[in-house]
Amino acid sequence: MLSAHACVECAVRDRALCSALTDQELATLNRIGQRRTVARHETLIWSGDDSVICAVVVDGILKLSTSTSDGREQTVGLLYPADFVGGLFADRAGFTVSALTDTDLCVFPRVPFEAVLHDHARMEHLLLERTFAALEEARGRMLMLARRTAEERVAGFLLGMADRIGTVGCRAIGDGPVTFDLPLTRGEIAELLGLTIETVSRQLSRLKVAGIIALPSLRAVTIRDRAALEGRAEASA
Amino acid sequence: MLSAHACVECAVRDRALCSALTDQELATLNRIGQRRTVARHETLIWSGDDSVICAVVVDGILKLSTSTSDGREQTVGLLYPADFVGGLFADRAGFTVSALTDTDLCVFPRVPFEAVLHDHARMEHLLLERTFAALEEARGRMLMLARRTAEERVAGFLLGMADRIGTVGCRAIGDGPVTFDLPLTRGEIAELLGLTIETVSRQLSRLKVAGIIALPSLRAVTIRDRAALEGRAEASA
DNA sequence: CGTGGGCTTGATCTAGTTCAACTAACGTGG
DNA sequence: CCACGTTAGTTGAACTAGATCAAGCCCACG
Repeated sequence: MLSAHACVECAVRDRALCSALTDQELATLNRIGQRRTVARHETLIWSGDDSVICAVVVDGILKLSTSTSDGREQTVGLLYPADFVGGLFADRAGFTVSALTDTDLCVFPRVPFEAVLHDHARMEHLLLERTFAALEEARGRMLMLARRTAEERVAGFLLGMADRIGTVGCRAIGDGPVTFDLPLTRGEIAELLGLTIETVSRQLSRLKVAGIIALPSLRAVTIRDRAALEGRAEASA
Repeated sequence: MLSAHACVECAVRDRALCSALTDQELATLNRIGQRRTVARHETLIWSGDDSVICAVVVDGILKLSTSTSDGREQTVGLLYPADFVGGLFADRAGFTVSALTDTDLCVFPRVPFEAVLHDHARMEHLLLERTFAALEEARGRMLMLARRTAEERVAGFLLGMADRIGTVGCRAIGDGPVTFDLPLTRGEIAELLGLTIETVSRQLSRLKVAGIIALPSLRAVTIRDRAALEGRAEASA
């Protein structure tokens, strides 16, 4: 069980599902919830297992993935702070959830969580909104996987990452170079973009040679020319 | 507005969202809903337009699609009777919705529909369940688009279609040959599977030559050896 | 009959994979 | 503090699944 104060100082208190609840109501959730840390590379939920838990990301990044029976793997989504984790209303987990970085979560047993949801229409409504957004995102990813070239995928990925995490020190907008550390290895990027490690590496090299990005260290990326990168991401007609 | 009797004889009354409502409550929806037919190839919603309507499929099949700025297209989902159509809580439509077959719909103006939803928790709950299912389906499709071979995609597609529409006269299970008409052209199949027309055609020919399927007419397919087709759909390790 | 859309089939091309070597960074224990 | 093994990343050469380009085919419909 969570301590009564846990949520007051929670980083995502006002962005996650729980923002639908008053401090009073939150007590109900606290009674069934548990704080937990998942270390990088650890797996929280295995695809095919009984769906016994769900969670909310407090800090860190998770990946959602599936694979074919002969082991080809694909990451089907990333989960960031305030995102909801897990399936509801189904007895088996459809996807594997594992940590890309050390991640803090609020974990709930699924069935009791569904009950809380049932009793709090506003929370259920918020979850519906988020699920719609996730569906839209997934469908956009389908276009990427089916029709975009390797260059477009890598460029688009960098832009997305820059928007997500490159703005922490927020160099505002404009074209000033932005630097950030990728939370994913080349292999993880490849799995997300539906490519191979080699192709991701080659595309990054090409962008570097073209002067559009710099790669100051293995994990860091500097976007030197955002407009050009946008051009590569959407290699227009 | 719909006639008071419209729903009583509705084919999807007990499977669609409205199954969450009593006949009484349905009156509210009827007041804002309209029956409408969309002819094959007609488009109900254009991606990027204001999101003014949503709908429930009563009969027929719709496709959901997007495209890149230079015109590469991808179908991201099919909608069957009882499925919910359209986005909610967003002002612009994210995808184009068009008819693969002549389709009957119950169309609602979006904002009033959201209001009804808001007042009927059970209906909102049902929509949440369906949206979760749609999300899971979309993610499965991502694996297909990113990692499956052309043969696996076509074989899997035929199996899915057979389950959907080949079971109308229901030859039960077993391996008796099943015949059905594809509601999609080769081009539409290609757009759905992330392939080209030629590749789809060639894969169908290969399956025919292998004796796994027959193609009695342009649109009809006979599955002669389901087990073999399943083998091709999941070309294991 | 002829015309056109949907389909098939063949020949060629290419983006991205695969296989293979090599290099850079990192941490561990001597 | 440095050798050393390990893991992540890069780069090159060869290969291939599927795309692209290009005829033809087949039936439906005027």
